[in-house]
Amino acid sequence: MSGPQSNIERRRLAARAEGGEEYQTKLRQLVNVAADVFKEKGYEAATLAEIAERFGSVRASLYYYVSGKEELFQEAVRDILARNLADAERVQDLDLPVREKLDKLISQLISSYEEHYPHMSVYVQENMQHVNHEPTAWATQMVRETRRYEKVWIDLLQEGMDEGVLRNDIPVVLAANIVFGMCNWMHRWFKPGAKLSAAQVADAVSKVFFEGM
Amino acid sequence: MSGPQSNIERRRLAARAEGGEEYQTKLRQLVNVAADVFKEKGYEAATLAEIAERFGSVRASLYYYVSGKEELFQEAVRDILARNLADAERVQDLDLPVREKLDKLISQLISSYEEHYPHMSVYVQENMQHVNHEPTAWATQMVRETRRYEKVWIDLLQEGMDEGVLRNDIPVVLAANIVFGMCNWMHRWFKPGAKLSAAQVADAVSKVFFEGM
DNA sequence: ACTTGCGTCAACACTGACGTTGAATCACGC
DNA sequence: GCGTGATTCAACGTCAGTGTTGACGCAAGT
Repeated sequence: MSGPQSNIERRRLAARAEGGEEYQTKLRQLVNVAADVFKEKGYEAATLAEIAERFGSVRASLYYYVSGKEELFQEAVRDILARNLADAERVQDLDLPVREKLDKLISQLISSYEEHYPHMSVYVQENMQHVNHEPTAWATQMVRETRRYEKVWIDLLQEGMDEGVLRNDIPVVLAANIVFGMCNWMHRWFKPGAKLSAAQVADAVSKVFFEGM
Repeated sequence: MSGPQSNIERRRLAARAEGGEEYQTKLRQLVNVAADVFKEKGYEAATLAEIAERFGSVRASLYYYVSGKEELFQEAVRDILARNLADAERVQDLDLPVREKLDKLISQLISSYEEHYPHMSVYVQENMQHVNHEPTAWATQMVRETRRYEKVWIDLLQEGMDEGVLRNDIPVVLAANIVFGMCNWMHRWFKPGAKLSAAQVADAVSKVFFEGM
């Protein structure tokens, strides 16, 4: 029903619809800058002014690319979840021993900290904070997909315990939280290109987890 | 130099100096409520209005107890770090095998999620976010103590590796981040009184870590 | 009954951040 | 040179949240 309200909004939508080469590029750059700031300051504390400054521009110009702060955030984490979920479910359906499937899950999760830096960290850092209690369609989908993602892990862990591949004296949910912790704590310290590669981390986590479990 | 600026500030300082029984109690209750809200919404998104409401009062009344939001936060996490650090350094100086010292560190850290709930979660969740780049005395002390705390772990881990008690094919810093992850991820899921006790968690983490390392 | 001081409250002022506007600037085909 | 659309800008209006104010109810002591 309600078309574009503001002038800048109309022009943004036009530019976006047309899909100009350079426009797309700048948009992606902007989102990357925003992700940096979100990671450093956290979503709430991050200001559009600072994002604009690092982008080499001024706050008002951002609205030529995005509708506001929230959209900037959603763009930053948009694909992360969908991708990780798809990857995880693909692994689940493979015809492999449970142990190897879990191993793949671990290295996939850890790689995404390197491949999608810093977006992945932002997702992990902020996810539940301002998504959890907002009833927007986007928020509920985030929550639902996160649940599904976790379910893949839990199902595989349970399977491993049943088969005797993993120790079963630890509640499966607790085991899951322990692995998640090992992996997701990366958002606090991991920086791509700094001594440790994702592959090294994945290798170490894999060792500790499987020999420990 | 500068005495109390505002009226309410003078009265707050008076009340605090006098140290009335009931005053202290209400202050603690207030800080607890604030910690709850900080944990749920995050520091930035939390509002004094909501804190006051849950406290059963109104925003302005809070200033009779604290100088503002920041102090409320500092009160909430004030003792956590100092205590954990002291505990850790005490363990370090014990005359025990490395393995048992590390085991104690783990269970101490995990217990504090139960004992100081939700303050501990708030500390872990927020710590670096708005402390890291602020040059206040309190912030720098937080950072310094956190460093010292981590150093205790790393030194012990290194010692364990040197002695051959722990595997040494994983960089010590990485090993530390893996344990921290297992423990500190609790801030995302742990609730005291809900099925899993801290003791159970500590037991599981301890098993996984030591058998994995 | 009268003071005293604690805890509370409704209301105001200030600040920072957001979203928007209308015009200025720039690139570029004609 | 000139129009045309893309991109940027300084400036404005608005709003939520914070800190402050001055006064009010009220229980306790005298």
